[in-house]
Amino acid sequence: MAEYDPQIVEAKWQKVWQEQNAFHAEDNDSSRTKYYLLEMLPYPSGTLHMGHMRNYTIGDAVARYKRMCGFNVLHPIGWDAFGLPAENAAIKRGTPPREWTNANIAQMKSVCQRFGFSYDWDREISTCEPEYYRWNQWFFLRMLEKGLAYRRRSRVNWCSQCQTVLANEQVIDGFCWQHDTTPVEAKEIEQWFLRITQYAEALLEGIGELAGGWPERVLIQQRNWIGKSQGARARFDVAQIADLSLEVFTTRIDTIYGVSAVLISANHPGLEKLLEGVRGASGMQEQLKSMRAKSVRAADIATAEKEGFFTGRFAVNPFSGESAPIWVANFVLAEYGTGAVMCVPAHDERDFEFAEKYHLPVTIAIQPLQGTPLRDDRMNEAFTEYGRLVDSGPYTGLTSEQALVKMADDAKAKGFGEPQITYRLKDWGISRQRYWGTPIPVVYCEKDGIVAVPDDQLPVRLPENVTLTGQGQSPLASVPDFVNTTCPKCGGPARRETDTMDTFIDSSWYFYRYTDPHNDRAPFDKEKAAYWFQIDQYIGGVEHAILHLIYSRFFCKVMHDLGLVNHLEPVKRLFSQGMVLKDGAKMSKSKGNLVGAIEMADKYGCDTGRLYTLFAAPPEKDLEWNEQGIEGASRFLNKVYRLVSKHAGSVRGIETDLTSPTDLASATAKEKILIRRTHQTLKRVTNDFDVRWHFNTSVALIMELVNELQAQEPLDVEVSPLILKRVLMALTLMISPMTPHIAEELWEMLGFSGGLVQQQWPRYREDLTREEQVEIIIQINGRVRSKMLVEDSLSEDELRERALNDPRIKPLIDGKTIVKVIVVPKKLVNIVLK
RNA sequence: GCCCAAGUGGCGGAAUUGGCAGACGCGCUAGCUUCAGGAGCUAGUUCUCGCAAGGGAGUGGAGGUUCGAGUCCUCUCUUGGGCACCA
Repeated sequence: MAEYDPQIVEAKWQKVWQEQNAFHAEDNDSSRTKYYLLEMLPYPSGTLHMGHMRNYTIGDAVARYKRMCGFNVLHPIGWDAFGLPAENAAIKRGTPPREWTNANIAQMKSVCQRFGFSYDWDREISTCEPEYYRWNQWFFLRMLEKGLAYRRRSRVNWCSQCQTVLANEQVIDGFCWQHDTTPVEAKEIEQWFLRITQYAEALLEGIGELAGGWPERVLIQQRNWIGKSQGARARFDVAQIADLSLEVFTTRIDTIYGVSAVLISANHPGLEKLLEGVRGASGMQEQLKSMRAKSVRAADIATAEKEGFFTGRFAVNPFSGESAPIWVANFVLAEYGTGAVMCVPAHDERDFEFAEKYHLPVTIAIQPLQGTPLRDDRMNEAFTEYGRLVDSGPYTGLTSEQALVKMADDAKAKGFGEPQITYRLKDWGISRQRYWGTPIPVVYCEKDGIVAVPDDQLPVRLPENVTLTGQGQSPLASVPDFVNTTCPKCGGPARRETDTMDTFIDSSWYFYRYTDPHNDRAPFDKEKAAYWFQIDQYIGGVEHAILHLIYSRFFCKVMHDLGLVNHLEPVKRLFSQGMVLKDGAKMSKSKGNLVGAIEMADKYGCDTGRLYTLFAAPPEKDLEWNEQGIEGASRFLNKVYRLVSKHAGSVRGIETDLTSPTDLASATAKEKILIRRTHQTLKRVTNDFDVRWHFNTSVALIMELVNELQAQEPLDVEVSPLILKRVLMALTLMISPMTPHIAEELWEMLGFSGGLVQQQWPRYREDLTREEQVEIIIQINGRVRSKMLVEDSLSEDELRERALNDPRIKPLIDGKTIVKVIVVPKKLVNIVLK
């Protein structure tokens, strides 16, 4: 008997699949229901690590299962090929980004093929190819036309040593990654933005449509990210400056009688005017400079020690008429709300902390509805809940809920404010001062200003052979051939935009390109996209819960408004797969904790690797990687191989298929066990694939079936070859989505030719899953005291009677008072004693 | 700091709708078998008291709801992810 050699088996079947082009998806196949299954496109870092492996194994198992269920499955892959790492590699090693990237793609593609992932390689895309990125440019131009793309000044991380812009990742504890003694500064430059905020409400509404198909946690995170808040704007006039006022946004206008100060951002546009003529203003400029120069990362700002200074100016509280000092505070964001907030220490935690540090008064404006009233000399934390207003002029006595409405309305009536909805979502800054990305297709003409590159001149090609230093301005600015051009409008001299686009643009619409990957007249054909969309199932890491998935949804809505698609959400169902951790942290190149898939393939074979990945944990759960359990997967496949090859000789000649009827009545006892176990396993594995997506339990169930088969050896006694063949067929088909190579081999051993990719998923029969008897547990006061085997059909009364007369139960309840007896049919009887 | 998750044996995990906690696998222990391979087979393996039968405890921690809680509620601790220029 031949031993199972995964390397030989896997190479053999991969060749067959390749020759058959087995996984090509046909457009507009009207005979079958389409199923678009997609895993998030990888960044070609060069190593296909266990995080990818897990993602693709899950996807592939589902793709193969769906094909077996009769769907026309689109299962594509491509490469998110632009981005920072290629540029870093170029700086470090001098390898041109394209060369580095393409070598990585080739490497990772070969690993994907080696693992037998059933992709339609005819549809492979790479975002760094002009054929792809010209459509990024095309989309940008459409957005420019619609006023969705615009330019404004905005802050970036700046290293004064490198004289260059740093990505957040390149900022380590506030210092440049290359110069760990140079603190990163913030610098304001002109940048391109996409007006995603215009779609804030639509993005929020769409969440309703996604409920049910997307994980709840992702939707919650997106809703919070968009951060709609119903609040009010109120204008505080600045004392002594007639034409200057500060607008604050607050969600707690009910607390306004507790204002101790007005806090404004160091980047507030009115600051300059505010400080004019103030004594000591020059000293303040120093402080402002240092506050403005801090890192622009939100997490850094939020965790920084609260700092501020008094501007010397006062503002008038429009409700109370009292004056409040105006402070600059580092935790007030210029980008959110109005860039100014009212400081109410008694009812806001951050304000309380700020007031403690700078000894601002704490004035109570809200008292709790119940419990001990607050005293302003006894507060050691803010009271942030709703309550009843006190010392609030005409509003005293109202509840917070009442006051929120009335005060906002009054502000509007009196002309110093109004109710307002604000979103936390900010416009999407897409300019990158980098080389390896999509050139932004505009030119700057002295005469005509900003001029869009016309469609027929796309793509604006990224020049090759550019020397990257990691220093100074955008690398493209030092390529004269690129920069110097003519204005499409007037024909005069013009300069090209030298910034490139955020790579999130590439990944915001790539899944449409798969439906029509070679189209050179449009990003995709509308008909083709209409056939395949929406994506039936998207699978990817939970770390993409917000950014990628919000940008994609935004793009879809813009495309809808451009008339390119007729749906509003690109992804019907999302599966958020858990991360693969190593040493307690996400496996990623930047953390240097990668474990490659190829090593595992060499050592154990790909099917073993696939099986173990699925078996190790349910797919939504984070998985700390170690290879401790992989032997188990390897042993199991060997066991199955031995089992099938042992019996192949006696069953391979038998003609049968799984749809022919099975007669339980004439079966032997052994056959009954095997038939029932097989159908029970089929039922639960089908449920795992269709509903639960818990492949770890599928594997466990199939292992149990194999154990049962072994326990029933010898299988050529009291088991007809026909029954045995059917059991082995079902077993082979069940493992095939997870371990496709060995399954093909076993299928062939069972006497079939033509491969099993086209085979149908086996159906279970409910009547064949049922056992004749069920086990009922008997509890006393919730503790198991006995068990009994009874007929399935027993009534509640009969169950109660039998339980009370159970020989182990009787002595325990003798002489005690039975309070009640709870009977759960087919499960348990619980006797409650006093 | 803010938002979102997750915590069950020595380890990965199971318990699908509130109903036997620890399926399946790894590891370990003992035995068998084989001629030495990272093989196969059998039995055992949460902790604890006990020779045993059997009892008690137990799902990060503290409370609560319930006949019954890993599962529901409140608080809390720890770990992981995201925080807009890593992708």
